[in-house]
Amino acid sequence: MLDEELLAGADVPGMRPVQQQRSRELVVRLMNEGLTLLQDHDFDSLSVEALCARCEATVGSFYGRFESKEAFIDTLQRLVVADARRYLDAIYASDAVPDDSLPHLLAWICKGGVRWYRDHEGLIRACLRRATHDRRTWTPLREAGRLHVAYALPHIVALLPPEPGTALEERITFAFQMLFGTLNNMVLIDPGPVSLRQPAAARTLAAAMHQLIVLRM
Amino acid sequence: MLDEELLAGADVPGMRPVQQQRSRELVVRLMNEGLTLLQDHDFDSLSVEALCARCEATVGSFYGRFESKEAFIDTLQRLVVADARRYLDAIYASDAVPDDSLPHLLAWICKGGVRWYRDHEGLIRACLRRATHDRRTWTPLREAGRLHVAYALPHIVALLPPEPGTALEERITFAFQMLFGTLNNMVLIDPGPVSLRQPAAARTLAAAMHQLIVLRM
DNA sequence: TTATAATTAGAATGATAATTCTAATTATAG
DNA sequence: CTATAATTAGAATTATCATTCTAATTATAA
Repeated sequence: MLDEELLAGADVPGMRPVQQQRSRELVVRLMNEGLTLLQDHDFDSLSVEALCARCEATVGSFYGRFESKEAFIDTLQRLVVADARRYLDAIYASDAVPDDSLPHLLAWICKGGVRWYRDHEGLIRACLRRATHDRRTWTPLREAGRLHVAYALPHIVALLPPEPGTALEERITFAFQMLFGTLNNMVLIDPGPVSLRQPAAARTLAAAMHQLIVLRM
Repeated sequence: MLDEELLAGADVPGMRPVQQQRSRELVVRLMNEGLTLLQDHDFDSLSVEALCARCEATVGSFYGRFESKEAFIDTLQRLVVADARRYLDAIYASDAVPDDSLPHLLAWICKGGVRWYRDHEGLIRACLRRATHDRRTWTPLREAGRLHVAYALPHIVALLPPEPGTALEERITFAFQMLFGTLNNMVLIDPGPVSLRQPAAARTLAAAMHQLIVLRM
């Protein structure tokens, strides 16, 4: 759920800055209703008219705020990433991060990851469908993934015997690439055998991460 | 590259069966030009008019054959899966499958997989964008993945010490889930560190598969 | 309080593309 | 060879939505 606090820090091109309280509320409403609609729609089929109707607003007010539907979507994506960043900042600053064993740490990471994916399934699917393969174009998914790895990696490294060179870091980064790849694929086509909504999902993924990171002797 | 042979075996709802040679040729042309266009477009932005222009055909002839654009896309997807099946049938029936060691076999599997993804990148991206999460809806990606696992699994099992129950099979199937997830994600958002076009891609994936399948003692 | 900027409303416009229609033209079975 | 079914052409039709416009209405700073 996005809130006005996030909006305050946001300066997104394509959105005219809000000045009045009623506008601030409208933007927050548009964002949250947008997220709801994305549970059944992708960005293309998300109609501005339908969105405004749900918010009891009109297309006029929509375009008074956003340069285009495109700009609205960009804003929404950026706010969700800001929300994720706020969450990661808070949780990694707390003492919630397990530091007693690698399996515990990985279980905790995967559990959090799976929960985030479950909570943002609609948006994630829409972003995946819209994403260009081109690495120069920004997408919230790359950014959120990058963030997540940046936070987690030092904690993982700290629980393992040091290795010369960057081999360990490379293995960890690639393990995350496989993790997010698998999660994204669950959201998009859910190929099985493991599904996002299965209780065992996080556990299975954590075990896989462990296999990928710790070298066999 | 799709050909008339594939078309012969196909009976797709939404496509009126071809009777004359010129029609057969047109359908093959539409399919292959469609595949070409998908390198830069997804299914939505693939316009029937543009497609027909490239094939030196007209929209009239297009709709004479296909009930709708939807039906055309379905047909295209089914033909590509038929093509993949034909390829897998042939290669697994030959003596090309390594049976001397698991690393060799996995390297061979991943190399083939990466090549298929490179050759079909446009179509795969388009399918991923279109796919519904709903498992009841058919998508070529689930089907092709399922096929691939069905062919590969017995060969992998044969190279490992037997285990009681289905644990080994489950590990293998899940390793494939991660493999295809990672590949799909490369096609969609290419998050790095490893990319589909890097020479090391297949090797890295094969190493990961090995880690996932063989249990640490 | 009042001038001014911000906001709202919702009908009107425009653009894009899928789809249909009808009259030729062409292939093929008997 | 010829009747009939298949195919082609491309203009015309629809449908869907994003976007714009203009006249109220409302908030806010001085």
